[in-house]
Amino acid sequence: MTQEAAQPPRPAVTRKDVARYAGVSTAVVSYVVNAGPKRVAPATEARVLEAIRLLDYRPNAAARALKMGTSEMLGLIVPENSNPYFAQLAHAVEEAADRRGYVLLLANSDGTLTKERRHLRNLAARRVDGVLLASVVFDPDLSDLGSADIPAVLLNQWRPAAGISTVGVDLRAGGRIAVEHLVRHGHRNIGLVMGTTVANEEDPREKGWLDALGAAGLQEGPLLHVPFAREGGYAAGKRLVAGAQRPTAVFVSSDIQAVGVMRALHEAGVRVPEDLALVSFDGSPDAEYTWPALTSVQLPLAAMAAAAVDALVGADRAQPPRHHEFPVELIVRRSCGCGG
Amino acid sequence: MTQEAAQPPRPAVTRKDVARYAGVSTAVVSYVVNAGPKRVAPATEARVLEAIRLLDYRPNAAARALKMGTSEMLGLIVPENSNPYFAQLAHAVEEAADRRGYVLLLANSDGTLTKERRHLRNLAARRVDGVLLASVVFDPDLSDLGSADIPAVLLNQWRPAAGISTVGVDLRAGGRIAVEHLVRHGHRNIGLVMGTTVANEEDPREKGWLDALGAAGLQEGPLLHVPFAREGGYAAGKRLVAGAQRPTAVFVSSDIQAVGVMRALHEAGVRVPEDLALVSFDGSPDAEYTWPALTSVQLPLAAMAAAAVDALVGADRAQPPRHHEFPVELIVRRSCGCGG
DNA sequence: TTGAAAGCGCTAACAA
DNA sequence: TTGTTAGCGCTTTCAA
Repeated sequence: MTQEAAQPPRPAVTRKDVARYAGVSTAVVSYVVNAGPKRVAPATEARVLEAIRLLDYRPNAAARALKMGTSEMLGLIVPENSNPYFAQLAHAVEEAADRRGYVLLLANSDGTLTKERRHLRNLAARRVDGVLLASVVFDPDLSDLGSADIPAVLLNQWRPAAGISTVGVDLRAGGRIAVEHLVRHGHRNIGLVMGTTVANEEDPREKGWLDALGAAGLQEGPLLHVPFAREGGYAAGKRLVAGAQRPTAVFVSSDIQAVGVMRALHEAGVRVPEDLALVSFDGSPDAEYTWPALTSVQLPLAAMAAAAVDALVGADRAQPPRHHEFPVELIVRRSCGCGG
Repeated sequence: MTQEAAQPPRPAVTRKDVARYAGVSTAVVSYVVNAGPKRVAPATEARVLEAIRLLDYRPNAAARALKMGTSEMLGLIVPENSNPYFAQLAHAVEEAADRRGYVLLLANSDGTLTKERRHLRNLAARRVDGVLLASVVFDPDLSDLGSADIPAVLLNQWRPAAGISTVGVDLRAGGRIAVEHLVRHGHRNIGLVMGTTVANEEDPREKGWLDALGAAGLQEGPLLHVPFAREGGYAAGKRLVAGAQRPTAVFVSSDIQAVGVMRALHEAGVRVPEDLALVSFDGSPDAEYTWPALTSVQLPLAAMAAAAVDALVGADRAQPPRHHEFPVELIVRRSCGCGG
């Protein structure tokens, strides 16, 4: 506000300016900036460093990217970063990428295939060095990346996919251990609140639920399909409460949905876990702070993110694509009937 | 798994290939790709388009960035994207950026100044076209951006800052209306659970609390400073419960902390709102799904994000920096004592 | 140990 | 309406 005139946009200082100032060639500046590929005499190096400092020189990443054919950027596409699960995942990925010197381009598909494809194209055009994709479908079209020779890894996958690395957990086993725990609490009527996907593919957690039920010789409890969102869980909870033969326990396919279910239960005066026990899936921090706290199947997100990034730009890069499966762990809290 | 040999990394197709294929010059390809700056005969254009399609040509963004001196990227630095508030903010920013054709580089400072500065440097080197910063301090050092001529806007600011655009709400007014509401419910002993910042700056919400108390002729209730996190709120809640003269109402500086406070209250058997009324701040989706639902001061995040992006790359770009202040709105739910 | 120079893919001024 | 070409800032080969 004090100065009236906009300062003239002085041209950025380039490696050439530094070279001139230090009295060396531009090549030498490169050598010291990149610590190679040639050695530089200590005295010369000192001069260059000093020039860099004085001129406040900053290498132009775009020029480097053009020359090298690599951008030091990774793209991440998630359905919705404000879903706590994906928020946590994004954080883990950002951290893993950062550790390797990569920066993260974040894009939301908002659960639509259209946006997902648009972002895929966009990332391809920007020549990111790899893409991490939590797709809305099981078998996304990656041709845009392929024709640009950009490696990708599918997040949130529960089984191998052809020609591409995948990272995920054994959802079926996860569902099974959740329901087994409920069985062990003595429940005989165990329902399932399951998320829906765009392509309407089957979710292995449903199989896991069936597995545990079958093993215990139990009949199938009510099965509700609702979106992966608080609202979805809330709707499911209301239907559960209103239903004729209400189950005594329910397995919910995500923490966020469980939060919605609980709200409906609270509103209806149904006590958790006394009247209705709950186990959910994700193990997000939120689960610890609901009332009562949610028993949940936890995913090792940090490890998964690190594996995904490594598959793209780590030592594994050269390896043929493979499926990385991670173990899940049941975090026992109050909603299942355990504890005080 | 089926093919043994890695396919030879065929060189990417460039504008030159397209030109050759279409039998035109590279300039013409540019003209059609960018729809200008020169006109191209319809027939020629069709040939070029066809060539682009056939060769699956994708312009190299790095080359364009180098030539144009603009990257079509915006950087966003937040303390922690998995905090629901920042997750939502990030989503809003991504959307606003996307609408203008910009892609978003996301970075977490994890609440530390060190990381914040590192990311600032990094973004500067990458020549992003603008930076949105939710800093951990009031007066961040933006010199790295300045020397690269990169505009920035400060998110989460409650007052103008010198030489830079800021976006935020009137925190003091927000705190005031929250507490006034509690006063209207008849409370005489109203506490405050306030977040802490790195630099230990005063938070206007505290002033707002004082304002409302003063206007009602009330004494200050207990004041607790804890981190902006569930855990912080939880700790505060426990102290509140254990304290000698427990307040009958508390204003909490963020939803996430309020979630922690509620957990402590539930554990202690203190009923909300009967024994202790709560009003918090942020108006995040989480607030609607706590039990009871949180009355909260809501921020218009989408509008704020759009304003921030506009200040960077919209029509406002040329304008001198200014403070963009947005209105807050008290969303009344159950935790304050309202409703059924 | 240092330097000269080619060239990454693109844009746009200038020429035709 | 189309083509030629310089040059954005960088890396690195090759020569000195």
